[in-house]
Amino acid sequence: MAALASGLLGSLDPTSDRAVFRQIADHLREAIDKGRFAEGAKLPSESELVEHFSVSRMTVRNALSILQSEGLVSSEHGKGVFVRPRPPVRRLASDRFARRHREQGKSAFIVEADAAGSRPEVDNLEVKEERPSTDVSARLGAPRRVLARRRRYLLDGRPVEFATSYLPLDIARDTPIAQPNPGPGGIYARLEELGHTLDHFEEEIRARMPSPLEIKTLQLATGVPVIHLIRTAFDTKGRAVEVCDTVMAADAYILNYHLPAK
Amino acid sequence: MAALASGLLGSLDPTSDRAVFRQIADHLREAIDKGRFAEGAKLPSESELVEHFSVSRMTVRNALSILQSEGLVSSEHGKGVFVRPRPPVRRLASDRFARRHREQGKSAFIVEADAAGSRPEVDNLEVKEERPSTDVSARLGAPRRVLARRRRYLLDGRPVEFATSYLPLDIARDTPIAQPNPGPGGIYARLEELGHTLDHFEEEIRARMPSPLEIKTLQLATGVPVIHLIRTAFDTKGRAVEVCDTVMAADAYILNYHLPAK
DNA sequence: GAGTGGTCTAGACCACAAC
DNA sequence: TTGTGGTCTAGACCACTCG
Repeated sequence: MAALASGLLGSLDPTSDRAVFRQIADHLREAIDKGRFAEGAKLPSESELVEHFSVSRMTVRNALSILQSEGLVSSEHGKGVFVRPRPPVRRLASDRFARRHREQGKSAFIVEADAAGSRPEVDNLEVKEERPSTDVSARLGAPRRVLARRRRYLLDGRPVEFATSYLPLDIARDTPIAQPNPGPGGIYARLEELGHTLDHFEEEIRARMPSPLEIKTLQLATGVPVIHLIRTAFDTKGRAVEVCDTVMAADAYILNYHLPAK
Repeated sequence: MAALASGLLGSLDPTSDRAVFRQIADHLREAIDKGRFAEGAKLPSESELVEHFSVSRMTVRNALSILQSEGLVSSEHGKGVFVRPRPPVRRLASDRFARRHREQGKSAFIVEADAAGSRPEVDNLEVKEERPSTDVSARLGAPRRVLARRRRYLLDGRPVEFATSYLPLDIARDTPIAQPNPGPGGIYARLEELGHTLDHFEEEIRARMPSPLEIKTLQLATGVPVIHLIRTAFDTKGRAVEVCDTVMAADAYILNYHLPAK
C-alpha cells in the first residue's frame, strides 16, 4: 500500500549469479546492519517488497526466512516483520559459585538479577526421584536412582534458562535438598552442611540449535541458538555430588571465565 | 521412483491444528531421532515425500527446511538430503594455555589435534598493523594501533576455527610476534621472553548464528551456530597484553572449564 | 538421460492485528 | 474492513550428480 522508500533498499542485479531471494536478503541485511532499519523497526511488508523488487511473494518470503534463521528479524502474524531487538545479556562470572556468595543466603540467579535491576522469577519447579540417563549416571559414579530438581528461570517475564540438577539419592534423600525450596544459599549450601564440602566444579559448554521442546520452554525466536552447559560439582573427597544440566537462551547470556596462567 | 518404505514414516493427522509441513517435519525428526535414518543416511527424495504425504512440493520443502535450520539434515544438490553426521568434537581444556604446555614448544592446537589423531592445518595467515576496533581498543588500554594476527584452523581438511590476535604495537613491533611464524610455543612464549610474564586470562563466551562471511570461512552447514570467544591475556603487572577473538564452528567443539569452589 | 535439489511464478484461502 | 503474515497448490525451468 504505502510507497516503499526505495532509497533504503538497492535494486537487484540481473547479471548476478546470486539467487534473487539471496540478493533481497543481502539488501535487507545491509540496511539493517547500517542502521537504516533500527532495532524494533518494521521492515517493508511482503507485498511492498514484492512490488519494489518485482518478484513473486514466495521469493520475498524466502529472503525473509533467511534473515529469520540468522536471528536478525522476527515476524509477527498480522503485524509485520521486525528487526530483532538485542535483549540485555546476563554475564555469568566464573566465581558465581564461590562460597562467599553462597554465604549471603541468596541464590546466584536472584542476586545477579537484582543487581542488574531485572525482575527474577523461578517456575516449573519439579523435584522427583528418577533413574538417571547414562550420561548423568556416568558422571555421578553410576547411582541407580537420583534426585532430579528441575526449574526454569525468567528475567522480567522472559524465560532465559532451564536447568536440572541431579544428585545421588544417598546424599539427597530426606534432606532439605529434596524439598521444593532447599533454603538460603541453595542446594550447595545444604550439601556443605551435610559434610560434602565443595572443592571444585567442572563445566562443559556446547552451543547448538534448540529442539522444538526447548524452543517452546524458552520461547525462543527463530535463529536463536542455545548454550548447553553441564556442570559437575565435586566435594573435597573427590566425589561428584551433583550434576547440573542447563540450557540457556544464547542471546541472553555472556559467560565469563577466569583462567590462571599457572 | 523407488517406493517409500511407509513404515518409516507415519501419516498426517488431518484433524490436527498443526500445519502440514510441521507435521511432516515432526515425522522425519522422530524417524531420525529413533535411528530409523542413521547418520549420513539419505532421506526419501522430495518427490517420494510428495507422493507419500500427498502434498505439494513446496510443503515438503518447507518441512525439510525446518530440519535444516535445526541442523539435523543437510541437502546436497543433485544427490539428496542426508542426516547430518555428528563430526568429532574437540574438547578445549581450561588449562590449555598453562605454561607447562607452552614450554613443550608446540601450539595448543597442534598438540591437541595430534593427540586426537586428527590432521591439523593452519592457513589464511595474515599479520598486519591496523587501527583497533573500539572494543579491542578498550580491552587493550586504548592503543592507537595494534598488531593483528589472523589465522584459520582446520582439522582433517575441515575449517573449525577462525581467530585474530591483537597486540599493542609497543609490545609486538619488531619482535618475533610480528613474524608470520612466531616460533616454538607461539606468541605467548614470545611475550614471556619479552618480559611480559603471563598472569591470567579472561574468557568471554557467546553463541549466535553465523554471518554470511563466517558461514563461508568456516564452511558451515545450515543450522550450525558459532561460539564466539574473546580472550584477554594479562601479564603479572596487570596489563592486558593480547586480545584473541575466536569464532568456532559450534558443532566441532566442547569447552571445558575448571572452577575452584574457593 | 534420469533423478535430484534450487529457484521462481501466480495464484488461493486462512488467521491474526489494528482501526 | 483492511492489511498483515501463514499455509498451500500446481505448475515451470534450471543446475548438479551419477551411471
